[in-house]
Amino acid sequence: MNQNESLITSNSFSNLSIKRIRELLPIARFRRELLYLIENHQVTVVIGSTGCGKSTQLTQYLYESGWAESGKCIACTEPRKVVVKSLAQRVAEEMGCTLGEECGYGMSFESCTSKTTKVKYITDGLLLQEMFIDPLLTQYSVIMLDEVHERTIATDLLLCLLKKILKQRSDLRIIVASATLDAEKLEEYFKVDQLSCTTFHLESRLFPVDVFYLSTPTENYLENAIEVCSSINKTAPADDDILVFLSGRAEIDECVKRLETASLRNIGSAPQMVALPLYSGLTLDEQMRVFQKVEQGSRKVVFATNIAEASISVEGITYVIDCGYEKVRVYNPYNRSTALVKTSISQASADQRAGRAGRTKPGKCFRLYTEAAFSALKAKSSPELTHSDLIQPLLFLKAMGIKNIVNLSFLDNPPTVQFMAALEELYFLGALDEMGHLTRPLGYSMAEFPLHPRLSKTLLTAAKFGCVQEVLNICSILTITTNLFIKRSSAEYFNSFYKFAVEEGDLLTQLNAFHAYLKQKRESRWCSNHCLNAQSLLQAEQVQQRLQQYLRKFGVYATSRKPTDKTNILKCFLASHYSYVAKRQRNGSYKTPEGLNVYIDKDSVLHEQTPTWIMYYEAETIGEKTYAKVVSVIEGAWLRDYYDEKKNTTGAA
DNA sequence: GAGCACTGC
Repeated sequence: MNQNESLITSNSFSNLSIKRIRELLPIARFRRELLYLIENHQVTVVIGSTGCGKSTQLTQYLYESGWAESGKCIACTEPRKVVVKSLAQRVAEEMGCTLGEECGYGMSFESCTSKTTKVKYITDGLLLQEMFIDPLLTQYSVIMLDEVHERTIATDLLLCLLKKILKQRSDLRIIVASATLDAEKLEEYFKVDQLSCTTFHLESRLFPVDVFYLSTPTENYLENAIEVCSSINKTAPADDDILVFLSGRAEIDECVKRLETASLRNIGSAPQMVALPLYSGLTLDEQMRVFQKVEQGSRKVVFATNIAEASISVEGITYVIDCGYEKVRVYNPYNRSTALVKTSISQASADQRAGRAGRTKPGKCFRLYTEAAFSALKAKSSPELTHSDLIQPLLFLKAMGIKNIVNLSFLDNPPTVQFMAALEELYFLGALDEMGHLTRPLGYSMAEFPLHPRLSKTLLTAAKFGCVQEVLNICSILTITTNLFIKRSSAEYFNSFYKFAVEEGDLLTQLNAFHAYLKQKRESRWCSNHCLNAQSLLQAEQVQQRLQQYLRKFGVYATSRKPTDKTNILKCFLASHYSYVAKRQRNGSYKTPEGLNVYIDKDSVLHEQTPTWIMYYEAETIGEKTYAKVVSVIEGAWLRDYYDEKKNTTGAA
């Protein structure tokens, strides 16, 4: 895995000094001008594509010209951890310091900073979290938001809150760095609030990429993809690798198979093609295969999802083939379900994909759609905030003292119905009162937990039910995954699954597996033998330790009654998942209070059971049907008890 | 009664 600008490694320029390499970057010529603009404007928008040096150089320019004096620090945010770490390593090297001294980084579970740190790379999410301790972010003199075009929820929230902070801190400078984004929109966003803002365009140092389109639309782009691969293979030198963007796992597996067949037929006449899949569902080791060298005279063909668009950059790609589609997770606020929807990509995204071909020399991009179809694509992808569950972002904003959320200005405002759904649920959870004000201490504590508010509420009520340790463990699991088991063959899966299965359902089954893992002291062979995902289990354990620290901070101690009553654990979850219940219908489906029909997910221990009432953690729509995941059996009587209690407490108000 | 984009606190 490699990051954009760490592409310039000291190895490839070993005969040049670091100082000289820095001077050769396109951004170097504009050093004085950029510093002048930043000095004289509160916000500077810097537009420049991958490789222009903005992420590694701007921070150093600021440091060298004294912005980190008087105890302040220069921050640069990134949406992903790998990038935070590799940038910090690179810059520490350029600055000639040990990582963690003058240049350091911060991310969850792994921070590397000290009192002397002046340049700090940090995940956008962690910078938000720092606002609980220091709401005005006073330790920073300059904050650079990088990769703003990706429009992650955290970056959008930072834009929103930094605008407020700037009004109180005239000494603070913001740099908004983006590859593609209309600068006018950003300038307007800040200028509406009377903040001084300017834009600077940087040239890129990428190589040109020729783009080709289909002359007529295709019925089956998988077929086209294989054809294009074969025709490239006939003419191009064997070490020109191919990267194919597809929408998902099924398409990728299909193409890998087809290319292997096609390549076998080719023997003797053209280079052997080695098909490699790349998507996040693969284990880390499987993903790493795309970085291995293939045999001399063979050609690498990587079939990838969006993961190759920003997260993982495969080096040595000369040809990109782009199907024009991606899968997006879309939240439905009307019934609180999510769906994975296959949609056309944006023009910005198509260009980003094409750019993957021009990293080391001129490249070519074959788009498996017509030029007219490209023109019809929307210019930008829709920001994450506009199609996501807003419960957590909204609670965070409330905790930051934003009273009237609806009047808040985002770069793109989410639909009102999403706000209403989130407000309603936060009220139900007790994080907000009737007036929509944050409750204290409950609402504030819930916000501070690095968990979905539904889980933080469950955890904060667990003491009442005498099951803190169990709920803590379940929340840790759910933060990482909805299923700790790996599906190899279904026989193996179910064999292992049923060793841990309990009749109460998936929450307690997953908990059983986690407890067994903790007893085994992280034995990875044991995990594998039991079809358990070792990676997820380890991450869940880390989360558990972190959550434990938060609990201590709030004075909740992880004690449990012994033996713990399973019923209490489920009742504790029910108290915060009241809208996530469903009753069995005659046709075998289940109906939620909101009228949504759900079916029990195939991965569930309850898949072939028929309890009258179920509670679930999330609902996922696939095609025409919606499936309840992480399902537990509950009793109708619990719901009545719960409803009566709720009526007594809120009815008095 | 089916199929699983990608991050992050």
